[in-house]
Amino acid sequence: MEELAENSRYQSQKQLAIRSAASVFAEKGFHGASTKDIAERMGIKQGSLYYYFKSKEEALGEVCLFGIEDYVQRMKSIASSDQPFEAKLMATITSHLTSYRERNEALKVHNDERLYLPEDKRAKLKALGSSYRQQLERIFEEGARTGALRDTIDCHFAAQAVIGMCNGWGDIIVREPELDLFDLIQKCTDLVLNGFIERRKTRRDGSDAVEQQRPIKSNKD
Amino acid sequence: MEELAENSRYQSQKQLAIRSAASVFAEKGFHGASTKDIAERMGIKQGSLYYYFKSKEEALGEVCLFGIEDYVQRMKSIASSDQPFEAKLMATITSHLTSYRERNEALKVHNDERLYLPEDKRAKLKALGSSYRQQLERIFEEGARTGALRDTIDCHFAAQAVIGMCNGWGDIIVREPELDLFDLIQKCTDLVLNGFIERRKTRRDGSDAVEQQRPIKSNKD
DNA sequence: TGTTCATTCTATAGAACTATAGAATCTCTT
DNA sequence: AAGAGATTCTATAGTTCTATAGAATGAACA
Repeated sequence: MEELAENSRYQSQKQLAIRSAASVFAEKGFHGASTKDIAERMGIKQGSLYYYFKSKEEALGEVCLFGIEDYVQRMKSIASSDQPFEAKLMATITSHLTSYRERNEALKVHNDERLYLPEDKRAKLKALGSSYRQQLERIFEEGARTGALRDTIDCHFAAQAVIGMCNGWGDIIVREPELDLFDLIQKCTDLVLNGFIERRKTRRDGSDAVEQQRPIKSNKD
Repeated sequence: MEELAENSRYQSQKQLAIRSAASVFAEKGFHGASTKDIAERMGIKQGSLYYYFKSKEEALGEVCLFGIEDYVQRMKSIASSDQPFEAKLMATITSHLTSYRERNEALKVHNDERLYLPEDKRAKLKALGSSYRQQLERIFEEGARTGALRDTIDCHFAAQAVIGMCNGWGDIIVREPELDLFDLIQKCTDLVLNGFIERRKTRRDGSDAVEQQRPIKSNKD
């Protein structure tokens, strides 16, 4: 028997199965997708899919985990880095938005479909999501402590707002592959830091690297 | 025969059917919900539901329309009012967030499930959604023109960001009925206007009505 | 009270879908 | 080349669901 290599046939087919499931779930939703759809997308027959998943529900669980796990991992390394607040914020937004491109729709599936998992299968996802939010909250708390942010800020609100805004863009990113992520990241960061209001002086350090705004081109809704 | 009164039995039962469908679709998703679920929630048998809807898909269409139509209507009256920019922005956010409370989950269904409608049935929703976004864009354009906002602002980005953020909160509002909407509206408006960053002087007119921030209490995810 | 139309019910055809069992095929290793 | 184990296939039991047809009940009114 082959050693437990990461690239045994089983491992690579399993990975393909997860990505195929992510793609189909993202397109049709958990209940709208059939195991036949998933199997077809990965090039095998419906019954064979059960060699990789005990059930359709388990497939959803693995897709959600795949979608969120390294996204949380990246947050951990951002939060524990010693960058200043503004850099951490931009890194967070960058990480969040680029995940929608890289993770093959699995993060979107996590956001939209995870509630269809039974409570016990959702526990781990819940823990990961909470951990993400809490670390982002702590980044804001630190920002307020060091004077980068107003000290009246509600850090729970701030974290939820940033996550919500990024998820909103995530839907659009998945639907519009041509969208300029770099530009979007700049604008989101700028919004969270400065808002849209006119002001005399921009930043205490005088930098205005995040200040330009130009239209995003887009046709679809 | 009864005149076409708005409160004929048919009309009120139809309204109940739409609300029941909204509730079930919000909870289980379009494909996860069965016509039996919907009928049971409104207190009739599965087959009887077809007296009110030609198909399950048509039910989804009507729920989505119900969810979005007066929300767009309210935007129209906000946009055409002669309030200053900041008041319009807050009115928009207020209208958006309170819709999640009032419309009995139908707006959430519109957001999450409308893509499962066929192209032709989605056309009207698309037009309404675009109209909403465009009017919000024009509010931002006006704000930039009158000097309330930086004139470098990307109004398409701004509109999408506000809509996305409100939708993100919408998910939470639907799940957490005890959440303090008034507080949330203030904080969202403040974020969009001012961002989170520390600054010396807050607003040109010196007012700081939208400045306080206190924690939102919340237990669920 | 009997008639008419509106509303709801029962029953079911027909389709789709999940999950399992066991056979077939493929890929190593020896 | 044969054997062993891994992977995929075929076939299907059993369930659930949508939509329709026709019967039954309810409400308004002549």
